[in-house]
This record gives sequence, C-alpha cells and structure tokens, in this order.
Amino acid sequence: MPDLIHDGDSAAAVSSLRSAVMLLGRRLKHQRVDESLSPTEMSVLGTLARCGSATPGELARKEHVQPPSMTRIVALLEAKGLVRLEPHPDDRRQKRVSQTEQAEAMLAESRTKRNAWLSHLAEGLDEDEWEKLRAAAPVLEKLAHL
Amino acid sequence: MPDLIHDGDSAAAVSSLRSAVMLLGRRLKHQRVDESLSPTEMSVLGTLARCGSATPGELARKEHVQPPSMTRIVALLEAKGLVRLEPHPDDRRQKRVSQTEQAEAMLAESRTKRNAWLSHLAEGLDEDEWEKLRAAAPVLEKLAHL
DNA sequence: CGTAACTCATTACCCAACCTAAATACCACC
DNA sequence: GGTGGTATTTAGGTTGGGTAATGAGTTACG
Repeated sequence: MPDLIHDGDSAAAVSSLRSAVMLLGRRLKHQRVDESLSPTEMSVLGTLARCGSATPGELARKEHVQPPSMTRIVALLEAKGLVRLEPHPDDRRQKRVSQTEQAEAMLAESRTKRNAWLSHLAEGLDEDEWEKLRAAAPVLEKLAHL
Repeated sequence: MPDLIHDGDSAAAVSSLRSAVMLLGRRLKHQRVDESLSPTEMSVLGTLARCGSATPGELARKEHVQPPSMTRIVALLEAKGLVRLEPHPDDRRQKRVSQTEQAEAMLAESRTKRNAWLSHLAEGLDEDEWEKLRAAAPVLEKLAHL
C-alpha cells in the first residue's frame, strides 16, 4: 500500500467522489429509465441477467441490501411478472429466482431509453470527459462491491 | 454531438455507472464519516465552506433538493450549532446561512476520518485504478450538477 | 436417533430523507 | 396601493431502505 495513495489529491478526490455520488444517486432516483421500477429493482434484474439465477440471499449480498429488503424487492418483481420463483432443488429453505422473458424484453427496451438519457447528458460533456468516465466506470463498480 | 458517444461502450458505461453510483450511494449512507450527520447535511457544510454563505434557496438549488427539504436540513444544522442564520441585508424574505467555527473544526476532523476510510478502500484498488478515479472525480461532480 | 445450533426466508414494524401542496411573508412593478 | 411573483416555511405523504422476531429446514454432535 504505497503512500502515494494518501496524498492530498486523493483525499480531495475521495471527498469529491463522495458528494458527487450522493448527488448523482439522488438525481438518478428521479430520472429513472423505467417508471414504476426502483433503481435497486433495476439493478437486481441486471444481476439476474448476468448470473442466470440466484437465491434471495445471494442477491441481497450482491446488492448490499438486507435479506428482508430483498424479499420485498423480489416479491414486487414477481408481482410485475419480471421474475419467477421456484423451489430450490437441494435445500427447501431457499428459493431460486430467475428472470422471465418479459424481463428480457424490458431490459432491451430500457437500453434504448438509456441511450436517450445518454444523449441528453452528452450535451454537457466533451469527448475527453466521457473517456474518463468510461475508464472509471468499472473501477467504480469494483469499489461499490468492495 | 459526435456519434462516437452513442456507441456500445458508452451505453455499457452508463449502465455500469448507474448501478455503481446507486450501490455506492447506499453504502455511503451507512459508512458516514460523522455519525449524526446525514450525507446531504455534510454536503451542505462542504458547499458553505466553499461559498462562504448562501440563502436556503441557493443551497437547495446547488444540492438539487426541494426548498422545504433544505429548510429542514438547515434547521437541523443550526440545532447542532454548525450553522448560523442571519436576516438577509437586502431582502427580508431571505436568510443568510453561514457556517460556524464549530463546523470548521468538524470538517477538519472529518477529513482525517475520511483518510482512514480511504486507507481501507485502498487495499482493494491498485494505483492505476486510483488514477482513473482521480481523473473521473471532477467529471462526475460536473455531471451531478448537470 | 434426537436435539441443539445454525441458516434462509419471511413477517411485522419502524425510520430517515426525500417529496408535493398549501400557507405566510415579503418584494416589485404598474 | 393592488397584483403578481418569489423565499421560506408548515403539514402531510411516500419511498426505500433498516432491525427484531418467527418459522421452516438443515447440519452437527453427543
């Protein structure tokens, strides 16, 4: 762990990251790609799309949410027909959560909407700034999952 | 607005940014630098430290929060002795909000705590990744303020 | 075996941090 | 001097999480 990391620049960057993330998070809550679907619900669908299927507990750990919250989220997604719940083959305590074809379609649609939002944001940033964001995105994701 | 911006990489980056920001935001809510001070309150103090003083309305606009929310936040900060409220010299509808010496001290203390948090996170990222974060931090901040 | 300890999911309840709508006080302009 | 617009506040509601306690199922151990 080099001391380079603890210089003033990094301290300022962390401070800046902190406030920017909180602020952006607040705004993203409102500018949703899909109305009637909270950011966490969206995120769960994304995770399921990547992982195929998972148990509620696994999802809770991946989204850094407590199990009861994930229970509620999964129930909402099921009510919207975006997710299917099946008994776990080996362990009758657990359940298998997997996405439906409808969720697949919704994700595709959300991708186009996201492009529209992207175009809107593009007005405010130049190509160099976008490049920095693209480079940082995977790092932020890694950071978010610790 | 070049078409470069609308390629698949950027769409993926936006998607990745979205979930990472929401996730990080959720976690930052819990890992606060100072207990008993919400992220937004912290952010308001930071803004005041930069700007000197402002009216509640100005603060609401800068933090992208509705005026009633800022009223409450300012009231809480005042109750904690971190902020001072004075009548506006020119307009008796408005108020001037400025930070107290106590807030100054608290911000200094929070900076050291932030460094501790930073050291903890540093374990998970290499220098190259930090460099990307440092580069992206100001862009994220710009993005957050639209 | 059988029972004790643990784990997964859930239920019930709570709380923080926002929001909108409406009220109040004030300014500014014709 | 009334009228429309703006700054803040009050009142009340919603949302997206959290904690504590319960029930059902599994595992380990005497």
